[in-house]
Amino acid sequence: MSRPIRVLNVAEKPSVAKSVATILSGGTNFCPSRLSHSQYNRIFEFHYTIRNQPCEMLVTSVTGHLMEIDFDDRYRKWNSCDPAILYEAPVKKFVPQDKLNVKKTLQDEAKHCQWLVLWLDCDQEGENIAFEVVDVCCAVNPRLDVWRARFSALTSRDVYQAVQNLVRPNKWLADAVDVRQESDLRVGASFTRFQTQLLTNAYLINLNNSANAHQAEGDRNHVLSYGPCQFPTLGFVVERYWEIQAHEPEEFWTINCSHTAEEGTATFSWMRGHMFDYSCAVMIYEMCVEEPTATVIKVLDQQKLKNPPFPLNTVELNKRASWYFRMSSEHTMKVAEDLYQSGFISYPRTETDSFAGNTDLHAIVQEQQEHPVWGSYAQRLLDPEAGLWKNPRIGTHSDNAHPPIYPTKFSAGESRWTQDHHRLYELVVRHFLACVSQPAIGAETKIEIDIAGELFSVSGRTIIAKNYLDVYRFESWGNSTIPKYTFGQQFVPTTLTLDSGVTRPPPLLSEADLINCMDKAGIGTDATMHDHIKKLLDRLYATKDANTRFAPTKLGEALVMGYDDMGYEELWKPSQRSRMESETKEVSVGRKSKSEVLASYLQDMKAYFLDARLNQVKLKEAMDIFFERSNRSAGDDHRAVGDTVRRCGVCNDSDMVLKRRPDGNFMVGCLGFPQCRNVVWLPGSISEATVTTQVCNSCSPGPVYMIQFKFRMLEIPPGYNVNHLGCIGGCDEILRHLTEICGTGSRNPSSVPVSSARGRGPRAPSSNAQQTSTRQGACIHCRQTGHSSSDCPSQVVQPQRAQPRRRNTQNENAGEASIPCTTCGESCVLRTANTDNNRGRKFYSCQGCNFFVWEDSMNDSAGGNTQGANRGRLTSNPRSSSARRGGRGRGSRGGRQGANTTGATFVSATGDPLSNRCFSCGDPSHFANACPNRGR
DNA sequence: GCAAGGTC
Repeated sequence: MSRPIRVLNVAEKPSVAKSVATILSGGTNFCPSRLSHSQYNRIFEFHYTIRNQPCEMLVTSVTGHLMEIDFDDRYRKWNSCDPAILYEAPVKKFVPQDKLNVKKTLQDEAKHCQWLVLWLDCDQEGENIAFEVVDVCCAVNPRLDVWRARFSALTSRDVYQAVQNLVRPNKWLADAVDVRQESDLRVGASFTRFQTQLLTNAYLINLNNSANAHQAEGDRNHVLSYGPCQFPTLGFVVERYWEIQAHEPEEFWTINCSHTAEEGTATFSWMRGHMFDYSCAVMIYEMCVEEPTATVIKVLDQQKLKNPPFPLNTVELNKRASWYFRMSSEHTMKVAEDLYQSGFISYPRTETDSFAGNTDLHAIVQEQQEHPVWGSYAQRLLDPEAGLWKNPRIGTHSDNAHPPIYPTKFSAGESRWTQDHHRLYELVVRHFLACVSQPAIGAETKIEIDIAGELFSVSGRTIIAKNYLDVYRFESWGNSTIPKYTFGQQFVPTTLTLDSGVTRPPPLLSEADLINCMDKAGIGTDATMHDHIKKLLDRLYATKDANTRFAPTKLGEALVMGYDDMGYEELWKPSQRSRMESETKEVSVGRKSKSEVLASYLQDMKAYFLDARLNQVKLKEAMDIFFERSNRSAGDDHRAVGDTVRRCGVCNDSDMVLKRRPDGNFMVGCLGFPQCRNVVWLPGSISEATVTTQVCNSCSPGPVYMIQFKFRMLEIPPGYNVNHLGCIGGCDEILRHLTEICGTGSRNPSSVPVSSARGRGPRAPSSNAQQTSTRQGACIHCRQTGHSSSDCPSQVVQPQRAQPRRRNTQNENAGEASIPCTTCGESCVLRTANTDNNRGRKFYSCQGCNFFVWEDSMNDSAGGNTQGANRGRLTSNPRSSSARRGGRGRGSRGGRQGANTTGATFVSATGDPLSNRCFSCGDPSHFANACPNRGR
């Protein structure tokens, strides 16, 4: 036996370190440990043998990522550079301040170890963290032998197997995360700075109408963030909202039939579903009414099972907490984290929805036997004679690191728990108990009948055994009894009605819907989805109503609309995120290198960025629809970003950039304005100026990029060239002379290039423009002489505030009147339908919810619900007295022979009896089924 | 003042 070696084991989180140490130290619940430099990460110590090598094991942990990525300091201030530069600016990975104690622990221990074993979670992120740990540890001990333990669950078997089969860490997996991190940072920071600087001060972003009442205008903390996850999430919300806006209600017709017998009532549905053609529906209906005898043509009895849910993972936990308790995902995760920290439930951030084969499921159930409410169910589960037990279903998701969420400790409720703690613990327990239960069993009967050739059906269900539904009170499976029918049986329906309804738009996305969309599109992870949703609310991009349904704010809609109008769905739909997913997958399996994927992705994203900036007018146009312009915008033009000329020598913090001022004159100013007021005023005779890539050889500190100038010939003395490649660093005599001769665009005529410009007092206010133009005798708008700026024919007119754009342009032709919505209180706007069936018909459509009502039905009923709007409901009661006596209600048949076999009464919902005439052509001499126009 | 991903 060789000498023991010291092994430093590092897990991703304290709980895993504890589990690994507990298992490897002998499986008892006690493993000696000591404190480290960081509060949460203890160090466990014990002896163990790895492949015949005696080891002194030290097991400790990090807390997630040890390092962060950010730009070099030079680029971190928002005004330090053109955001486009962020696609190439150097980035660095470093241990942030709040993790330095973890780093110190690792380094202190690593110095005295021979091996480093990495117990990070077995996914891409875990592998990336592993390399962060390696970097930190090898910096103080380069001789460390580095190993990776791979486990798929924290069970004894997996841990033993992992420690005896150590492998080397996989750089490809870690590289995949590097790609994601770097691209997210560059794209997020560049777009965020761009749209924030472009829009926040330019508009009065007043969102007082939103749930998050907030006056964003002038609020420097109001960042208009952009992120590769938050924008697609916002996109889902906006897209659904637009779908609702664009929905055009369409009236449809359906025939319903009911039959009441001694055992109850069966309500049959028309197997055609519904028809949009009124005439056709009436024709069929009339045929049914005339020969209403129903014949049973199918009786289908079958047993149906309703399966219990899959084991619970994070996405399901969030969806179900939202459905059952209307808890936000953010709050759900907070409460779940608290329950986890206090040991009541397992790790709540998991993708896994199946239990490892060796999980002791019975032991988990046993713990719950004492519970006053569901304890008896747990006892039944454990009783073999009850036959209630069934092994859980096997889901298709796994994060290879954590089990599904299950109760880890019994509790009948703790005194410090809030109502939501109780609810969530109950959900986790009941869900687990349901998972190990038999499915519910029901007997279903499906009946089909034939009336005059038309088919109708009804289903009834009797629950034979509730099984898991006994404990899983959140789900139901209704009993619906129907009378008994036999094949060939005939009966006359109790009612036979032709009912109308209108199509409804889909509802706004609920939180559960949104999580579903994100899950399907791969936006975010189980641990971050709730953060992205919360970010939409925090950034005032969306609001959430009491029913947990999300609507975009004006700001959220405008931003998405702006990018959409540019033709860039890629910037607000999930496609680019999906691309990133597949590209990082390629990196993780070694098919592509980190650098090639990053280069290609960032090249494309930079192209989007530059184009978006070029088309920024689209963003502004979208904002114009919803917001007033701020008069601060003009004064804010000094922030307009130009091309970098040199680093500012005064503040040493930001770039000096070439800019054209509103008066047409050029200057080179520091982006650190107003903190730094360094500026170089350029001659007023310049008509064009462009920064080149050529660097001045004489001026320092460099680089100082040279500028290609073009002067107005009539404004410079003879002998000077109109084209001049100049330098503002101080070496350019021509530029100095022209500045002295022609003056500058500044109020201070003494300002000349170079150091004399430094450290001047406050920069000229906006009245500069007027003064400059006065001096030159030209209008500040068009720079022509002969009129003053106030008389300028080309003066820019502030755009009028437009009405929010609605996508349902087909129905846009009304909107002149409105009534308050009885559902949500918003206003309902009067519109005119353009559909074939209802062209010209007016309806009120709510701007805030789905409420809809036909104007002409408003006096008929107090309703106006979107469902089954109450127009023209035709009823027929074949068993009515008039039916029995062969009459057709009021009035005579007008000579119609032989057709009136049923004598049904047709009454509209408005109470007007319909005349005895053809529904198709109006002729009283026949019914529609005998109409000569039939079939045309 | 910016992203998204870990985790406490």
